[in-house]
Amino acid sequence: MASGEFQPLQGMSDIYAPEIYLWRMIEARARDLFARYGYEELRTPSLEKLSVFKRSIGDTTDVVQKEMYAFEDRGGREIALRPEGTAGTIRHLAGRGAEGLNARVFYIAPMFRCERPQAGRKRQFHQVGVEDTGEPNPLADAECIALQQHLLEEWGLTGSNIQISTRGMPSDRQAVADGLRNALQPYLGELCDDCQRRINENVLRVIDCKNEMCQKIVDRIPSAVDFMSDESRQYLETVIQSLENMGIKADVNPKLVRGLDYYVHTVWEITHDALGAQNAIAGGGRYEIALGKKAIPGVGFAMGMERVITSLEACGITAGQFAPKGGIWLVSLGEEAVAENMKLARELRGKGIRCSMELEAKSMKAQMRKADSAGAEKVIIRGEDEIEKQTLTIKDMGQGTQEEIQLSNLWKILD
RNA sequence: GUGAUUGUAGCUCAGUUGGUUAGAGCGCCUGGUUGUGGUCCAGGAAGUCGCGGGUUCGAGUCCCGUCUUUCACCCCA
Repeated sequence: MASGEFQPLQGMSDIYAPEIYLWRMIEARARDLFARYGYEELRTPSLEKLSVFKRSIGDTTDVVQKEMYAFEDRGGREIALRPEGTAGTIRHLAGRGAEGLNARVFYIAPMFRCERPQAGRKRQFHQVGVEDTGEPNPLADAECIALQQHLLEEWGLTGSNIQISTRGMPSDRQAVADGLRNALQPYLGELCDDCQRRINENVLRVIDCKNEMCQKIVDRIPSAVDFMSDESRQYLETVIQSLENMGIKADVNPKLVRGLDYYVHTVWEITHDALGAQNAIAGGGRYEIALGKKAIPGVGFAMGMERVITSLEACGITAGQFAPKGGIWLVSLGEEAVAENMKLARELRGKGIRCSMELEAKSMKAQMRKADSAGAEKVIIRGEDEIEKQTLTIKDMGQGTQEEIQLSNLWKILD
């Protein structure tokens, strides 16, 4: 392991071969699928004004209060590294006026949260996410979940689980909070210490408390959804119907809580057993974000790429499967052959062929070993004989056979 | 931020109650006679023992601090 000077910051890591091949597969397939769903790529800056996050994610959320890399720049401006992708995306779309109210964008980008690292949690992590704005129809929520499900399929990920619920409309919030508090009142003394505090600060957190006793109590009282308006419940029902219609399985879980302030109506989460305590590979939901006068409605999701990778590995999908293979290795015997092969390599590469060679005139054995470990399909050998006769010896590494051909015939043979 | 945990060659790890020049496997490099890979054989290179203090005649082994790893809490993807 790299140490001292060579070590990246805590919770951050260098991503390199062979693992990088898995990343590239994930990105390539995501881009391809998003194009099929009519999403355009958006790249926003990693740094934003602090207010962008405070206003959208919520001033009092843990993400903003405890986890952000927020600081003053040299001009005394309050800025922060983005902890998630939605805020910046909406900041961008809001600036595009009417156009931003009818957009489908996706991003693949690093995010930053200054937390203690653990399984599936880094300080710099990466998300692939989408936002579909301006569409108030609950069917958009269902389509968004469908897209996400489709993406997991494209990646070859199995064993994941969708859980869906609703956060209701802003006008429901008070009724839900009051309803839950009243329902919990008779059990007050039995709740854990944390929940004693949560019941006043953030009742919803009592719902997903991991304490066994708290869970027993929560199971006895009505769910948050039961306190919502008919309209909110109908909205969720429509989304669920649509998912069923498309053949997508989703478990309704009224205990699901999403902490960011901007969520309204549908919220969901995709979990995978391979992950440990941080078992969500993706989260999503409908939101309303007001940075200016007008609130922008939208629906979107974000998937944690590191967690996707962990899950993929648990499915037996490895980076090695996506390593570049094949191509040609040029073996040169003697200085002159090296020079000739450098010219040839340039031509081959110009024709789109992957090829490599040793620049030092090492022994043939050494060069063949290199060719083999690089997984070359063919080896072209040139020594004094070949150069004099204007020929090449071309060897098929799979078959082990080789033949001598005229240099001028090379292109015919390669086609 | 709280509580645990880890750190020895590129990688995975040994290293006995503190005692000479710190080891193995894999990988890497070079060979096994004229220009041929995967197997085999031989040889070789490679380590600030995370870092900084301290205890000791002597520290990879003990103590303190620090950084990092992993795990959980909190929260999230």
